[in-house]
Amino acid sequence: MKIQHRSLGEEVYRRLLRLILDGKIPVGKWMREEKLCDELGVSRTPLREALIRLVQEGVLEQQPRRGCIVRQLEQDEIKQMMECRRLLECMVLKEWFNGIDREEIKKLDEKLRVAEETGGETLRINVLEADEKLHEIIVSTCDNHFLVEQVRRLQLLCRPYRVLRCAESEDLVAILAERRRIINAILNNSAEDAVAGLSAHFETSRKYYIDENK
Amino acid sequence: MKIQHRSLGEEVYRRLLRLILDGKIPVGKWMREEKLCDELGVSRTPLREALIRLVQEGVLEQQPRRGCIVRQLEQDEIKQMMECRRLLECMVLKEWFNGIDREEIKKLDEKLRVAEETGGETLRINVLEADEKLHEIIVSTCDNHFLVEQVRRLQLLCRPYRVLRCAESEDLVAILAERRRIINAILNNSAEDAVAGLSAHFETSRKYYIDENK
DNA sequence: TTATTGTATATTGTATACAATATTTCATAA
DNA sequence: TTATGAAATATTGTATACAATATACAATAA
Repeated sequence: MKIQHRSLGEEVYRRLLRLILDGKIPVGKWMREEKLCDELGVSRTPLREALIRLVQEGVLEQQPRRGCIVRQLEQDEIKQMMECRRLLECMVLKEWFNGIDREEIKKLDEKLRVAEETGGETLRINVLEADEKLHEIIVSTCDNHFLVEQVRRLQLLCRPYRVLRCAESEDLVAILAERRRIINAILNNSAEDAVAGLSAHFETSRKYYIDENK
Repeated sequence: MKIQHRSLGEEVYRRLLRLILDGKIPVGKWMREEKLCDELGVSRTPLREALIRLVQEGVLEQQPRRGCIVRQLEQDEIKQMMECRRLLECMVLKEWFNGIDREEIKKLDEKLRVAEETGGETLRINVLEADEKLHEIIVSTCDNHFLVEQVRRLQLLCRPYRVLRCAESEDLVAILAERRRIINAILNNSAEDAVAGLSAHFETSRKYYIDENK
């Protein structure tokens, strides 16, 4: 077994995290050690190291003597998680409002404008991407390492539950309007309006986070 | 080796965490695996499980092929951590202000009053305890699991750096006045003043968190 | 002396064997 | 048929052996 600069445990941790966040390993699935060892080509020691890390992150849930499963958040927990994100991200936006990268916001604005004209499936994909991008711009403004880490961690934990179910184009239009409100408020240097917009965005985006059980 | 309900790994994790938070294992110390195994009477596997958990928590720092050391935060990092706590705890106090347990606050107030009359070393100890208690009352008001978890985690990370260096009694008097401002504001239902008081408290308490290197 | 390099030792990283427990299977009885 | 329970199997938890690397130390040369 070749030894690398990054340990196998770390490597496996990253790979498993990616697989879970992308939904390749679905929520509620048992993480059978031997099976994963075969698939990843490592022994149980580094695999278990990765599992422990993921448990500590809150991505997996450990049941004594039964193993780890991909954490299945209850509807109520998802709600709390989104509420926590709303509070934290709004706070970041408010406190670091002056430092926000206006150029990036302008780029995002332009991209959305183009997507809007194109419409169709492209639009839907762009709306999803723009959403991630907007949250990323906001959090990256914050220079407090600890706060950034906490916000990012919550963003990760949300990922497996995120589904954009806007079959109707009215939804897309409404979502776009919401984004534009935030973007415009930022470009107009209106912190209060931007925060209010972001807060409202979290309120409405709740319905796009579903419980797999339902 | 007797098997318990809680796994050895978990048990070792808790014991090490306690030792570190209480300063029994000082900041900057190398966590030599074999030595710790001997002291705790376990093999390397559960010990390493505990170390990995502590690394993921940010309590330890891992250096590839060299092992884990108790994380030694820079002065700047401590500052950031305290700033993060200030933002989060002030937010909690503001958002959950109505839910705060006034009875507990009154008890705390009474205890401080008694300690103040006693003075001396008792006073110093009580001031320290009261500080912990106040922060605990505030965070326990919050019913958002994720937010509580994050605030508590930061409080833990702070612990090893906390030193109350008030040789002069004027310091104690000033600190007491600060506490009383918060307590009174809460009892008078003045959210704004309570938040302002808590914020100020974080500002002044900065100097009681020292960098071991200095 | 001081710097450098090779060797011995210490220490972490990984694989594997064994122990303890959970789950499944299947035979038997009501 | 269905329920029960014991044996077989699967799976996690722990200990240990070995591999890979880092550190310490001694020998040698400048």
